Amino acid sequence: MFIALVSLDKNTVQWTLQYLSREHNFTQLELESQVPKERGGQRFDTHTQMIEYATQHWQSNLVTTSLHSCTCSDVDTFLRRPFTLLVALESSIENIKKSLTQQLPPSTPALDLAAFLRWFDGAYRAQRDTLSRAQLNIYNGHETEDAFVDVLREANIVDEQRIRPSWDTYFMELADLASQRSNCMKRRVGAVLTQDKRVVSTGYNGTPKGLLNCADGGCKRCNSGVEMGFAECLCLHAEENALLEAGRGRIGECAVLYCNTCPCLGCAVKIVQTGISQVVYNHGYRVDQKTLELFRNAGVVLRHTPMKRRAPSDKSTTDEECDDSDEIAQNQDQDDNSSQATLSESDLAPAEGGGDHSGSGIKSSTIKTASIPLNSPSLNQLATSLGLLITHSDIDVNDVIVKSECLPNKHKQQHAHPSVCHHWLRDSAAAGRILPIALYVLDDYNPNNSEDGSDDLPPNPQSKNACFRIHPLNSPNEHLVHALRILKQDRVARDERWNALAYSRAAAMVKSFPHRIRSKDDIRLQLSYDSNDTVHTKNIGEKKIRAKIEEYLNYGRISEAETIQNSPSHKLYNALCSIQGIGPRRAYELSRTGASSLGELVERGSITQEDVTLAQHLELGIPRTEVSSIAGVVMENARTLLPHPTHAICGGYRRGKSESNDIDILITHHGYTLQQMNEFLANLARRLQDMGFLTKLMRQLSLSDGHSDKHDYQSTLLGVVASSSKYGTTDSAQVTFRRVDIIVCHPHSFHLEVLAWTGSVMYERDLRAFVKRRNLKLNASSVYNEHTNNEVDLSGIRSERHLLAFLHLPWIAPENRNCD
DNA sequence: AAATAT
DNA sequence: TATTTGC
DNA sequence: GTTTTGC
DNA sequence: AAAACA
Repeated sequence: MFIALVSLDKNTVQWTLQYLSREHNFTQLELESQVPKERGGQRFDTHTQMIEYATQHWQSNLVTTSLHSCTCSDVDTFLRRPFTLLVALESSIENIKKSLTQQLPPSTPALDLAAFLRWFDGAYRAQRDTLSRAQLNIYNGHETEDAFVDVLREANIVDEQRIRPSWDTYFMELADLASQRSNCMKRRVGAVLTQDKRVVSTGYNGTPKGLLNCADGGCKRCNSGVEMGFAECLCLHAEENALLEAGRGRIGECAVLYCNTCPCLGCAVKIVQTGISQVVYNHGYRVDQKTLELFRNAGVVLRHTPMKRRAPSDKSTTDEECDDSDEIAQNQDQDDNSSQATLSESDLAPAEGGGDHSGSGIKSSTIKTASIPLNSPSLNQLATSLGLLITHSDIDVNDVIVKSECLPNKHKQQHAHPSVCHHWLRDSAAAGRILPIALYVLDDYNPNNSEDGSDDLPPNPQSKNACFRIHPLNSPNEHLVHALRILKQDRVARDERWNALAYSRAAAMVKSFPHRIRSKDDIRLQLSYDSNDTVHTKNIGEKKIRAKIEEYLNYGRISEAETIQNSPSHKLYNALCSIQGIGPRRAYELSRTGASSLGELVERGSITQEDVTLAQHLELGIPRTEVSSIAGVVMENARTLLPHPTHAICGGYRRGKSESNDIDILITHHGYTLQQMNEFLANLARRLQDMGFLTKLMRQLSLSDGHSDKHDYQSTLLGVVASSSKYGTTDSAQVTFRRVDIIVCHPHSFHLEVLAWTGSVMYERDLRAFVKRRNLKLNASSVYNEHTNNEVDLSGIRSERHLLAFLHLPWIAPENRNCD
């Protein structure tokens, strides 16, 4: 690339030149007449010669300062070339004056203000034209070179995007341009519909053809100051216009709709219906979450692309909020490349909530995320290679942890709290990359009133760990997930534990995909918003599971899974596994004894009919209403033994399943010891058994015989209850046996227990794997430091959400923890 | 981790 | 000592 | 090529 | 079976 620097401040120019040559290996090209000979670099007699030279060597990094004094046509010649960038270095008046003073020979008398102003006026007038055409403005308000170099790094001058925009940026700018034609009084919105990287149609919002334009009073709703509903609005949305303009016939398989504002729900349903496969937006809108959910269910990919290039008019605003009125959720709108050195919260938080003080959700906490290049070898290595170490005054390093898949093991102990350079974070956040690594900084977290589901952290869709991803109940890739699970079961049966784990992980990864996977590229899309990035999905290896998935994409099935599923021994195996007391090992052996059915095994005496019948009962799903009514019976009895207990129904019920496999009830009580809770559980068990509700205890509850003061009680009760829609009648035909787990715990560990008993397995597993990186061991009832063996005091934890924040984990709503 | 089966 | 069980 | 993969 | 590590 060929950069021309224009500025009134010679010092700033000099610092920039040194920075470019030092950190980006730039060569300086200058006119013979203008620059003192002792400086390095190439010399030319005319601009034309210089540009010719640059054209031949356009792939190297070249810079010149000799454009400031040239004519308009010279600047035009320069800008016409596709590898050039005009950078205006603005500077404080103070700096400019200092530069000028330093240039004057020592003998000259001190520069008075009037003389300086005269000089400034002339110099500014001469450069105004050129300055105004700059594609990038960088402002130097600093006195020292070091401080300004920080600004330069943040500005990321060498960003190729500025010279040649990516497809996303290209179409998004077209959408922005379309929005300029908007005639709606409420908001400018533009959309561009593309197919195979070609524009199919464009649209902007406003009243329909033939009606008075909204801006001329055509729409009462938009023009009146009073709040009126959408129903009275006559304006067509930009997305609708783009779709109408294209017509259904021209919307094919891979159509992508670029919207400068995230579509509203009304548009979203139309987008789904027209078969558009991807929607890319720039600005957030108030219904982002709902739109996302809708698209997720419909298999439409929704991506966010913060604009890397800005329209010239926006360029100079730095720290000002792009206040787009109250309606826009302040999303990642701040992507201004030429801003101050201060790291504002919005810079670090590409998703909603984060650091803004919008009043909803968490007030006193800031959770910041930032990204690191996908291919970064390791955090410290990269930081070191850039010579950037690494703290930022706004961030207390001890509060920063980097959830790094990339940190090698040996670094774990040395750098339990690695910190990162803020330039790097800023650049990545500004580039809107999707993140292999997220950084969360937690100030005082106040979880009060945060149980309302207003999520603060963006999940990380491509994290290796399930506890950072979203796993909704229903995946658009349910068939693929199912096939992978069959393979997993098979590996479990063969006692290939780790292979089974690998399939579980792959299935969870697929399950977390927000869109239907149709091709190999769809798997990549999940990884990176920049389609040039060919990074593969975590947990899906190159060799085996990827091949299986590709087979599925090509033929709609995985032959091995099909074979397994159809084999009679597998069916028997599955049936055996569902019997209480028979696990994978024994089930595998029994299924290979030549028996063809459970009945046959009963006849042989290998299993009892009783067990089989019970298994059949327990296999039936339990509707939510029945789960809560059974929990109601349990709690009703609990209250007679324990005044005002605290309880939670966990398991699949809490994860939102419409039918649960069992009922998990967690009970605690403030001020009670664990021992007291355990005694209570024993009493509760007895009571429930006596009344005939609890018909079978699957784990024996040992009761204290008085003389032993050891822990003779257990905290968990696994049992079977007889449930019927009209409980209490003697009509046994209506009774279905249900599995119920009752767990009691110490009040301090209640939220940890809730977390543990809510699952899913994969979520728990990765949760523990993650906290282990910080030498924390986590189980259902306690957290302790592996090295010091000190238990972490959880008595101050006020909610599950608070606990997750405390563990530096993002809040994933229980409904999105369905990883298995 | 803890109970249960071998 | 091996297996099963829970999330 | 070896080790780790949840408690 | 996959990823991290040696």
